[in-house]
Amino acid sequence: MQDVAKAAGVSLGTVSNVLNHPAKVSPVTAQRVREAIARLGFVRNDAARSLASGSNDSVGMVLADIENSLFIDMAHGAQEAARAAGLNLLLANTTCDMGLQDDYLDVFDQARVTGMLLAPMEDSSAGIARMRSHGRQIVLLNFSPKPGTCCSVLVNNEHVGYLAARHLIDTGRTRLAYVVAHDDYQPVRERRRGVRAAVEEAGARVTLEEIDSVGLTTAHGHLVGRDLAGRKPGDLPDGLVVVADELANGIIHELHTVAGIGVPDQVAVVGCENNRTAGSAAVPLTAVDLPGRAMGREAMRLLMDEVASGERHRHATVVLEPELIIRSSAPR
Amino acid sequence: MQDVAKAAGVSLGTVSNVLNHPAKVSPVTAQRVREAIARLGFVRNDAARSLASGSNDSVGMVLADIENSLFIDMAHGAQEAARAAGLNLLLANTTCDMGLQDDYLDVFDQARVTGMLLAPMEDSSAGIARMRSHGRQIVLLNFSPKPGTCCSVLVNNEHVGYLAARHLIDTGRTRLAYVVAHDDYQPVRERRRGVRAAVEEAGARVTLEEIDSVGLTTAHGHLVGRDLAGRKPGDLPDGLVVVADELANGIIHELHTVAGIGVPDQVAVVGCENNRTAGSAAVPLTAVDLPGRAMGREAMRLLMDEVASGERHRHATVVLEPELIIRSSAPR
DNA sequence: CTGTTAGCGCCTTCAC
DNA sequence: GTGAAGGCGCTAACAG
Repeated sequence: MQDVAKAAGVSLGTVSNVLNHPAKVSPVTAQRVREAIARLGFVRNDAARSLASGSNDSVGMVLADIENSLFIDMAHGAQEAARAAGLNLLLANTTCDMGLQDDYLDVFDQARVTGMLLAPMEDSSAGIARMRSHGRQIVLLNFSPKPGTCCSVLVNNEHVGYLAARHLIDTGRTRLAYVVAHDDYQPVRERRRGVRAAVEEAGARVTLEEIDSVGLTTAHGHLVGRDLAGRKPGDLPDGLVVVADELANGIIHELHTVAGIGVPDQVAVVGCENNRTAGSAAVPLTAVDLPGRAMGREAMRLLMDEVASGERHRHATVVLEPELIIRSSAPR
Repeated sequence: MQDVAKAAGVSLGTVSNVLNHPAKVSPVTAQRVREAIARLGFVRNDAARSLASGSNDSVGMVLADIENSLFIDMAHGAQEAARAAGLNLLLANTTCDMGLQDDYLDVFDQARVTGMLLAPMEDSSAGIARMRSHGRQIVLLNFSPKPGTCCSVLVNNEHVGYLAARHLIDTGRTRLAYVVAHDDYQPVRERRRGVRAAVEEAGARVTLEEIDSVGLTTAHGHLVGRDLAGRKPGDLPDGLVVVADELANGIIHELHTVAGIGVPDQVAVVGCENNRTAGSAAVPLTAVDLPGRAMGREAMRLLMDEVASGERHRHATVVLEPELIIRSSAPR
């Protein structure tokens, strides 16, 4: 920076000013400085900058599974909001590894980022507490925090289950099943409540069973589908609420394509995520859409609010509503 | 850090040593210091650290399209390799926006990262030159650099086209079409060469036409499919090499599901990416797989090699081979 | 509006 | 092993 100052024939402070407070510098001087910067290929050292200023214009986002389009949508939304606020969004992917997640939280903590966004798969109270004890702001996405520990943005997962089941009931299905696994995963339990609520609301004419799919992948879906296909016709559910889209696609494949059990004719299927793949499956999947993008935006907004209000900030939880997307696997 | 030193009853330098050169400190002292760190919740300021030491243990990866599973795979591969080397991989997504891409290059440049990985969609020579002129190491992924400007990891895209066309020819197809758009996109042109090579190799019995799909989305595929479905039977190609998987899925949907033109019976279709969605489509897509993970790993290796060898480094290009994955849309 | 100066928090010689 | 001192590159007062 000294070199730039010399080259432009000004003092070091002036160079700093054209970089950080352009209004304080006369246009011609500023221009001269900018030219010198360009000519010398000067790049301001951000480490020194944030050390001296104590501020930092990036926010870190830690994502449990970049493979999942919900998380990608959240990243998009957060990025939009960050850019609008003049901040850079840095991403880190943990592939559902809590050790890696902790490492990345620490990386961003050490980097003294302006704030952090965390979209985990499991309970991350420990990491959140650690960040907060260091005074670092963090907002949680898609996971309920311990009450009062941080801001969060959630989707109304109970309503996800409700919408899915309700759609099946409204279209005449009476023998429902909730296909599910990973009860340790928060949304899974919440969606169950919604499914049950819809079934109870419908009265005795509608029954509900629960099918354990063990896992959430397409392969697990194949297993469930095969199992279902082996049942006596009378024992077959006529409507499936499937907790994850991939799982649903697997089931449909086995049922419809392999075993010839018509979807949606004999069995209607509703997914609970509306992943990117939902629409292009063998039988396009009716699914409840999770508003990832809006979640990312809201999280960023909450974070900036927290950063701005300092001491007198109160944690908030924003709950966004899901929306049913009707496709062929469970038509209108 | 001063506080930690006081709490542990040692000097500041000792604390620094337990953090950076544990071997230089007696085990008991080190332990005492570590306890103090934990007790006080001390977090080392990375800005100060990299300012003082001049080093930095993160590498930045700039991705053009996090939506595309190839890029996600590259990120995975790079992350594995980075972790193995004790480095943190920071991700940035540009959504194919060159302005954003330049911004992120600058962000990482200013952060003085150890190195950068760039997977762009368009020619990025300017940005690369800028980074290199600042002495920052950068390796390019999935895009040929101007010769001698940086290291790069590519896939043999000509062979991608060749494998696709060759598979169709080997399974008896004789009227091929290459469905394509975005000729400005490097891989698109290279794949064409491979397709042509395979067709020429087969002699006069195999013909090739080219179909312009205008864009690469599912919607564009629908248009192409409709067009094709409207042709007289004799004019219909019996084998399609489609430059992008989404596009292929769109075509198949329109052909097979809507117009009742059997895939693969009447028309076989091969995709050129093997995206995450390829296997779960209406008709599971035969596609040429791009080895994203290995590309990410290789890129990281190249980067570290460059960082290690300093002055006497020579740029290298690693070309990875694609592999045909056979599914129903063009069976064996 | 410009130039000067005192740190930001840590790392790294260097004597002890 | 340990502790004291100088400096990394920049920002934010402050005095001209």
